[in-house]
Amino acid sequence: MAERRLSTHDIAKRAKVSIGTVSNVVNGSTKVREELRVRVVQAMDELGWQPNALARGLRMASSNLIGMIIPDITNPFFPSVVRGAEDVLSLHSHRIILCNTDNSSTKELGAFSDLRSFNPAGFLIIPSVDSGIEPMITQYKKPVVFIDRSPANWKGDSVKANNEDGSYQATKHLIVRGHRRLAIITGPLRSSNGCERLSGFQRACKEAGLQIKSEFQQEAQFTRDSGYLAARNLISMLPRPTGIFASNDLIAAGTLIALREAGLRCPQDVSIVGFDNLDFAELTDPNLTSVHQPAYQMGKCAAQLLIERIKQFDRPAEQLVLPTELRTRSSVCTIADERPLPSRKKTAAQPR
Amino acid sequence: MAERRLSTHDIAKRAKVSIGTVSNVVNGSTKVREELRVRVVQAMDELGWQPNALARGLRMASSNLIGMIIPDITNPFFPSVVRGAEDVLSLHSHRIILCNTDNSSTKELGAFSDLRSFNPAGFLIIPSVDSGIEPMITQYKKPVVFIDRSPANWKGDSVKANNEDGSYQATKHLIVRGHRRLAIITGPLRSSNGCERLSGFQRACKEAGLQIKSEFQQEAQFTRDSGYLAARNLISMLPRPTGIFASNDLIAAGTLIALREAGLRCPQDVSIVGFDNLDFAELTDPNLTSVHQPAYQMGKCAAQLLIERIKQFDRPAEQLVLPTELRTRSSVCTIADERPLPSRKKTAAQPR
DNA sequence: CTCGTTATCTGAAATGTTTCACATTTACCA
DNA sequence: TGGTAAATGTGAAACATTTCAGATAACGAG
Repeated sequence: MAERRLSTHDIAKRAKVSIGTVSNVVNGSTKVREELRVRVVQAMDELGWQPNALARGLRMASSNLIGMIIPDITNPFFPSVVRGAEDVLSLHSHRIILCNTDNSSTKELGAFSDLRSFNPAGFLIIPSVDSGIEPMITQYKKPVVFIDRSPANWKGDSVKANNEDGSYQATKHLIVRGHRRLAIITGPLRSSNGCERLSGFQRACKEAGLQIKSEFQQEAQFTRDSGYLAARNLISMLPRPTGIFASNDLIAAGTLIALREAGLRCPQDVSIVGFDNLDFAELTDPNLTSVHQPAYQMGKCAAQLLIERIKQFDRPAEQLVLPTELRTRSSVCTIADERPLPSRKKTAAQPR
Repeated sequence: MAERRLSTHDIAKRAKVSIGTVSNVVNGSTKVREELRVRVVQAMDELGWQPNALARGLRMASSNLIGMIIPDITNPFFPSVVRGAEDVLSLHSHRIILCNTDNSSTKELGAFSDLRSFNPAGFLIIPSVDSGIEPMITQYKKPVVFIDRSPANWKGDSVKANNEDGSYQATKHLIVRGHRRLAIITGPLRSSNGCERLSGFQRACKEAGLQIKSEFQQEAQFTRDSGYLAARNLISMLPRPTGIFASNDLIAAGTLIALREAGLRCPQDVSIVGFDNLDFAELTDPNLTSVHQPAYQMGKCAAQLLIERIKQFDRPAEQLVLPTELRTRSSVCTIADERPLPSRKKTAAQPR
């Protein structure tokens, strides 16, 4: 079973050159005479040789592997991000080792430490909800790019969507359509994107002079089940909210199901806006109005940033914020304005 | 930046033992006196050492990486499979390198050849639709498990769902609900699961004595867009089919959209059954009746098989077929039986 | 023909492991 | 106390690369 792998030596022997020359041909680092180059290439073809990535990675103290740590590939937002990253990385012949953390800080740390033993060229990380990974990272002297969320005081590269603005647009949409009793199901408020989405919601409410009852702000995980539970709470309150901003589409999906179970109609009884604009948004009953987030693009940008930093470690950090955009569909209806907006100059800043 | 990594040597020096002993402590292979063991472990802790996976993989001619090659992580069926695999593999401290092929046979071959250079412990492959990878594999003397589909004459390990039976159930369901003008949107017929699903459909039709017009069998890719186009063809024919079996849920989703655009109602005008039972099936409008396929379980089983074969290469091959199960929802309605089934004994085998 | 310069090649050393033949220690018994 | 078997410890070699200091070849110029 263990028929010895071919090595540079074998090629060198067959091409009657030194191993150093073979290496030079492979890496194109130093000039080699055309005649020799041809001999070497020929030998490689004849023997069907390919370099051993492990030996190379060992010697160079850096492999062409990229550690990618994400919460859960099963959450439909993440596959596009991963795919975007891979599409860019593979152009530079990097490969991805994928690890799921289930938002467990422990698993995250474990994965990071594990992957380090492969001398990866860098890391792409979508941190868990309350990740404690930042200290490890700053001490680690290799490229790391955060995606979607980032640790509190992260100074390095990151790629995010404009969560605040997206939520603001979403909320504004509800308000414009006449909704006044608004509720929000937030994501975990210890995660940066959970907070940002809440804050966009709050800004829109404040701007419209709406006071949001504290019971109308429910915290949930970014999952369908968790969204379902939060929605059940929300719709059992009377008077019910007429519009709910769900901090992601899974939460929105859970909300849809909760409504259906309660015999309430969407959008007539309760309107919903989601966040992410997952593929299923245009299939749901009713079609889900949602804030589009450029997931694939986020993966691509992050990978690009990583590549740049691998090439040049001491370049200035970039913190990209990609635009989000509301996609209106039929989960929001216009309602008779039961209580007009308190009159005030439209965009006046709120005095404290 | 390149502060030399710690090596076994450093531990050995600090613990005042030989490197061989350090290795023995790490791998627990040979007995080591408790006293020394403690000293070594302590040194490891103090220095914060962890073994270098590349060096180990190089020396052992086998790393603890697993190459996983799939068509596209963005297709919602695959993430669960990957996740199932990872959950099992990580118990055995194996890590996954993930590659997408986009169903391109070229990319698939490239990925395989590339990943080989990492001396992976084995491969988990969901082959592309018409994969030419089989010859490479049989020549490759390391564990490979195929998932979901497999090459024509594959004799090694594989894990699949019972496609034939699932489709049979799905079709039967339509027939029992009174549908007679049935159509099928098949997957690519060069892929094993595309064929098997067609064949289950055909068996059910034959058993019911239904003749299917050839135009009512449309071939598509396993994607929403492709399903959409096929569905458009189908519903433009008159008389229209009253029931469509879509060979996967993405195709079904495309069909739903085509119907909506054409102003046709589902299920009243056209009923639909899908395959995969993706998460969104219970969110669509109407909720999609679909054949459940245990994706996560498939990933788990495949990984388990792989682990077994890594442990013992010359064990008998296993070809697992996991059960599928129809999940009935509201995309199929009962229709007035416009043309009763030709009378015959209900489950009589078809004479040739 | 010799020297200097440039262009090209060479191969030992280094990367961090595991293995294994051999050395050393320990334990036991007469 | 000495001897032997069993238990444990050692470190050079091997794994497949890259690197780099030094060797060699090529080519003019004097």
